[in-house]
Amino acid sequence: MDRQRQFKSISSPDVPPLEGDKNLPIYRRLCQTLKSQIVAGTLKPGDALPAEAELTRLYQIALGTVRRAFEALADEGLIERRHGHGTFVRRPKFDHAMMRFFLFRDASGSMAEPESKLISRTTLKPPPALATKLALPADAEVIHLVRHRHWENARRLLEDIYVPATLFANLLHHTPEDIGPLLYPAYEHLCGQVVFSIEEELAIVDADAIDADLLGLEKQAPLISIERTARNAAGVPIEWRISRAEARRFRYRLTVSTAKD
Amino acid sequence: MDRQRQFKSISSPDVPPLEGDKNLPIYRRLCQTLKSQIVAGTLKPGDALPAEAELTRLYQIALGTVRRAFEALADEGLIERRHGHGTFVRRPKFDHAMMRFFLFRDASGSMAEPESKLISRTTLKPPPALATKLALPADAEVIHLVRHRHWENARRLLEDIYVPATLFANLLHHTPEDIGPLLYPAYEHLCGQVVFSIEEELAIVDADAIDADLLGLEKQAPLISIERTARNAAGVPIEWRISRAEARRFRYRLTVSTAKD
DNA sequence: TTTTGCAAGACATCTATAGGACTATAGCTA
DNA sequence: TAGCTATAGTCCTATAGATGTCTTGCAAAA
Repeated sequence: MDRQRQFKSISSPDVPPLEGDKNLPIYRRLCQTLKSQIVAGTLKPGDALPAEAELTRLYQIALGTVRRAFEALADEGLIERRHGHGTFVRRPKFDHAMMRFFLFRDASGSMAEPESKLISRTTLKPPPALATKLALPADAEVIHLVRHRHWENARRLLEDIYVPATLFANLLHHTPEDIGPLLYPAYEHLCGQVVFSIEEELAIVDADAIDADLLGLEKQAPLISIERTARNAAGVPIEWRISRAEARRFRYRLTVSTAKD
Repeated sequence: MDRQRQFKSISSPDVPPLEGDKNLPIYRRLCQTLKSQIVAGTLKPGDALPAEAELTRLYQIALGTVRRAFEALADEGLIERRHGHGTFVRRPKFDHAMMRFFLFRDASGSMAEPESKLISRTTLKPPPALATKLALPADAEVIHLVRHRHWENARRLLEDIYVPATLFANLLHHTPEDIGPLLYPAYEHLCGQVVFSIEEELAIVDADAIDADLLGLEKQAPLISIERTARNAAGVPIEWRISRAEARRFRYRLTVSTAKD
């Protein structure tokens, strides 16, 4: 009876078999299996995962093993556990990621949402350096977005954003109003792409004539340049951007623990 | 027999009782107990913790409970587990923490160790802002170190470092040679203080006349200013410093995952 | 209609046990 | 001496089950 149920469950189309090498720990294989479903979009942000007890039945493994897998995924930030309620795919929120870098001197004290202006959307064949950064073949196309952000009644931040055209074609088929002021939610809603982690490189550079003019600075004023690669949960790059702003407004706070060395 | 051993073990002077509220989870209380010993220095970096099985005997708890506590401490970075070998107090290494921020354009490609010059050591009563940053009472004293770092044959980094005088008195009683080029190892060896995490705030500022001169820049050249608070494993601040260097040499790479939001 | 109480479902903690796998070492063998 | 083997110590994986705690929703009571 038990065996029959086991066989039926595992072979059911909704229950993918455990991924990975047979002699890998079971909890790792389960981990990998669930992660794949999240990356593939079978499990979307907000979706509930099967209950712990359910998974013990589906895969005929012990509760502790399921819990180890869940704990690992929760540590990674892919899922969220709610006591007494369930386990859910987490929606990463980077809403104000870029804003971490700057001081907002708002008279009222509270930070006003910076205004977002989409200047242009074009498709192009990426130069080799860019194709490398997005891990794309040389003949792939990318979409190039130019965006300006304003706050305190002035243009403060210039952004050039590049995404693979195949994944993000929908960005060209919607109005800027549909896209809205925040890109990452738009990536998810319009293109089904979820940004999970970002890597940034900061440097101080001299403003060129164009940027200086746009930002209302003298030429060669110091700018903070922020290059960002954004990746999905599988670690595949899905966006590369370079942002520039007045260096003297730059301020960044970070914590370094030895945990991650 | 078993009970007798239990009683003997727990009441033995080497085995501190579990800390924390009785109705807290046992694994948390064990976690806290071990952490206290690490912070207090009863367990020093490199020391082996009691084996898992040993702790199950000492506290009469299950193996899984001990392992949960160990896993939590390992996640925090306080301990290090070595399969088949044991579990050890971790020595945090920040050796080149400051160097993360800069590009080293060394002709040979490899990074040369920057030279470290201790310019002065003085004791002073901290101004209120500094006392606050170090969480010290107003009447406490601090030691002020001035240090310059050189690389590529030039003075590149200016540092003002402040530590509580009571904890760090030994810094005044040793020669700069004893202290050596790296401060954090000296903190540990000479003063028994272990830096576990740091918090930094970066900003671009104009060089004042003195700094510009020391760094060989024109006045008001952009500098990167890095303010750092260093804390021990208990989260108590044990050092505050402010470092300045030429902004155009600044370059910093960081990764942001959504895990910690 | 509103509030209270209860039960079901789900995650959290803890115990107990049984092997498996890795590391270091002591002692043996060639 | 060099290399192998056995062994003890330690951490790692997995199982099974008992009990606690939290959330939700529904039904009964006010």
